[in-house]
Amino acid sequence: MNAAPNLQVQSRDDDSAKRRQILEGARRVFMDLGFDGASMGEIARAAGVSKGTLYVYFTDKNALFEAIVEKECHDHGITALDIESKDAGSALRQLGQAYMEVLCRPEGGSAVRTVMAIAERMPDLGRQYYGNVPATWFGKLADYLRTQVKAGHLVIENCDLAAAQFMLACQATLFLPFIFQVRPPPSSEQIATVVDSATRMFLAAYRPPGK
Amino acid sequence: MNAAPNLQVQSRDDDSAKRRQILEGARRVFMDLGFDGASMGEIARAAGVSKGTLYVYFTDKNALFEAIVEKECHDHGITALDIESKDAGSALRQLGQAYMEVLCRPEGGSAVRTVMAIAERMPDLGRQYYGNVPATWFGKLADYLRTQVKAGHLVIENCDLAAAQFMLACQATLFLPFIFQVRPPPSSEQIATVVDSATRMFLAAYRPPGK
Amino acid sequence: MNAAPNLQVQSRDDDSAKRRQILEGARRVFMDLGFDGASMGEIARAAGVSKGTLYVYFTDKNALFEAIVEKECHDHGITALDIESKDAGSALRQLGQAYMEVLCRPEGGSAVRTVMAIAERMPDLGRQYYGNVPATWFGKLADYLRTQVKAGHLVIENCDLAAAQFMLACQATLFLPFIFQVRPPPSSEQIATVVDSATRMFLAAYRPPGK
Amino acid sequence: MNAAPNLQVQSRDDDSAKRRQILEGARRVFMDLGFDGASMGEIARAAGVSKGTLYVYFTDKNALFEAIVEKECHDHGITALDIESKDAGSALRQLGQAYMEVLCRPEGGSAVRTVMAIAERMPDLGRQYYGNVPATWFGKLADYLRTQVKAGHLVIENCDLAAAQFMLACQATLFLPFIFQVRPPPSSEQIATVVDSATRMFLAAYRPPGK
DNA sequence: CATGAATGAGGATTCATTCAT
DNA sequence: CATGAATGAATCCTCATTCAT
Repeated sequence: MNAAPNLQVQSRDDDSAKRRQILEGARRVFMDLGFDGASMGEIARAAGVSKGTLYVYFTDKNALFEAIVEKECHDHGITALDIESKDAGSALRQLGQAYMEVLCRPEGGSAVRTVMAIAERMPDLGRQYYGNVPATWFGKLADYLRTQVKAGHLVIENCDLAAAQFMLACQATLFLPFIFQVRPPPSSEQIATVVDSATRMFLAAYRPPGK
Repeated sequence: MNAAPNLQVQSRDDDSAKRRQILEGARRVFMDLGFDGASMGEIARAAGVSKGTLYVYFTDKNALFEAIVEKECHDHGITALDIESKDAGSALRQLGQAYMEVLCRPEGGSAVRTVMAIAERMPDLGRQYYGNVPATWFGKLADYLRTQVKAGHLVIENCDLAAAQFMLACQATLFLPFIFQVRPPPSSEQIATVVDSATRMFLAAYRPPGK
Repeated sequence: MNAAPNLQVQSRDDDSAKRRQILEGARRVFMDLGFDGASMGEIARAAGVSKGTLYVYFTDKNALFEAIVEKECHDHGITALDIESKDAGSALRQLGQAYMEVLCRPEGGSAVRTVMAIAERMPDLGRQYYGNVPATWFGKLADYLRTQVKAGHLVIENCDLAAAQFMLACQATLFLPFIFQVRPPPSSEQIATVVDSATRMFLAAYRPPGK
Repeated sequence: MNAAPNLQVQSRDDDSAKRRQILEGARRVFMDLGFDGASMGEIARAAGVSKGTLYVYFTDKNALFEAIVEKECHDHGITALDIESKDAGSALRQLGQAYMEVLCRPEGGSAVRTVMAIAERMPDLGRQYYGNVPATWFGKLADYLRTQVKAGHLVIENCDLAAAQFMLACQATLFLPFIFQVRPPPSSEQIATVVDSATRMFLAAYRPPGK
């Protein structure tokens, strides 16, 4: 996807190998331990660089954390999904599955948890994450629902509300046990089952009587 | 539980008073700042006792935190709600409203956030909270749904799943903006609106055809 | 002199034994090594306390340094000297001697040097020291000179200027070699000789012709 | 001076150019911030070279600082002043003025302050500066005074002492307020006034009675 | 039991110095 | 020769914990 030519030099500003290496190491540590629990020493070790090097690329712990969150925002934002042309059942299933896969991504630590945890002390980060992750998914679905309503395939008063209802219903029995460490991250199959149930409930509720 | 006579004078009541005082102060600080962000000094100040006294009642910071979480588990666990005899609409509305009021309780800090944040490092606490708070609410609803299904008022395959769907649908547009500091805690009226919508969706989906 | 009753408790605010102990140790280190050269660890060792204890009594390194300078200001400010009733020769000799003894006090490090060194970065401290130490000595002499002029014993246009001229002439060959580590602190006898010469020069210049 | 063509081969001249460039940048930083306060990074930036280059020309921070002080010693040493043939009044005024201009040179930072500050930890530097700066000025005046005494124009017992008295009297109300950041560097006019007063005092004291 | 002074290990950050390019 | 990325020791400061009173 990234078709950037990337000729020229690779300045340290944005894209050096070392910078990525640090971000990768830091992500793991921050997501596992939280902002306060993560120490710069641990991060340096995880990234395979010296403590001093961290400060060559990021002015301080906050800046490094912000960079991580920004990256997560980008990575977890809505992916290019072509649902517009699909029927409601397929569209809902596809969106729900994709969203849940992102939320429960098992690759070490959870961004939702980490950002949620710090949101009281760093409200800007909380807002940024919310705006870039849940809001984009919910918004995409709301838009889709509006076209379906216009086309007469669904009957919904408040599409934003309905979109949120569906997305949250997709979490059902999976997300909380995962986030509270009661169960390991759900498999794609488990997600599929729960998403399917949410889809059926949603359509049963919002499909026009005759259909 | 602890029926030990606790010789000497210093009856348990005296202990308990101070203990409660500490717990109260510590709760605020922990919920506002998180486990790592809270310092024992701050807690002592908030509780109005000396730092040393903290260690008379709790062996260390972890133990104090655990006691707080335990208390929150108890306080936020399901309250005595008599829904068994009610019709589905009333029961769902009442449960949904009560659950959301607990989740979004504005009185300083959020327990969900705080426990979720630490769950990776203290899985036992995460499990305990999950088991005592969401699981009891979801379970209560699941039980109710089962009776309704038996009575023929509802048609549901998996009542545990359906219960979770409903409870999460009640969060819809309210919980995430609150927890990510995008919006202040929702009012009871806002909650009522969203819960009402979830209730109607749920019943539309799970009520038997003829009804 | 300090007639304060000092009953009551000795709060940590101003006068505890530990605070004095820290100030004493810190004075040596700061005066020997300068503000930047002195480390809190070294200070703690010199004071015989732990690093943490330093921060119980002083909020940070700056505050500790300021306290030291303040103390030096007080200790080096003009001492109670009764010169008003004396003839010019005695008065000048006594003041000059006392001032030089303060400036060249050999007890480890020099406050003048240390404060002068930091004055560019902490102008307030520089001003405070100047106002409390040299300015008070110079001012005391200027006042005395004015009474002598009024009494007709001296003829001076600008007494502030003349006072400074005398005080600095007293340094002559002693202060710079001392401060630049060319020679050890001068003895009282050496000071007396140089002060005597300054006195004779001063009087030869400012005594009215006939006398 | 440097008329070398500066082609290719990197002759010493090229080195010297860069070396001078470094010294110039380092001087400003050292004099503004002091030895400890100055960082090699800041110096590199001020000199417009890379940090690594610093170490090509100077083995370490100490060596660079020593080179700076040496240069200051040279620059602030007595300038070629032809006072031998002049009358005492002119000679004193000219010397006093020139010395004070050097001491209070406002072009960023003060060498006296910086060297004085470090003299306890680097006594050699202190001695070097003292020997090259104040001592040369004082010495030059002492020599001059001796010729005047021989010629019968002045009556002075100890010419070294008298020279120091005069030079310090020239500082009077100007130097300390400047060095302690109480007042900005004095203007040439202010210096002239104070030097004039010192000259008159000095001559009034040391001119033979009849004259 | 209650206190708060004292501790020292640990964390974030800076900076002189090195070295591969 | 010139560079600047990388290092790790050292610094300031915080905080959980202990202990004498």
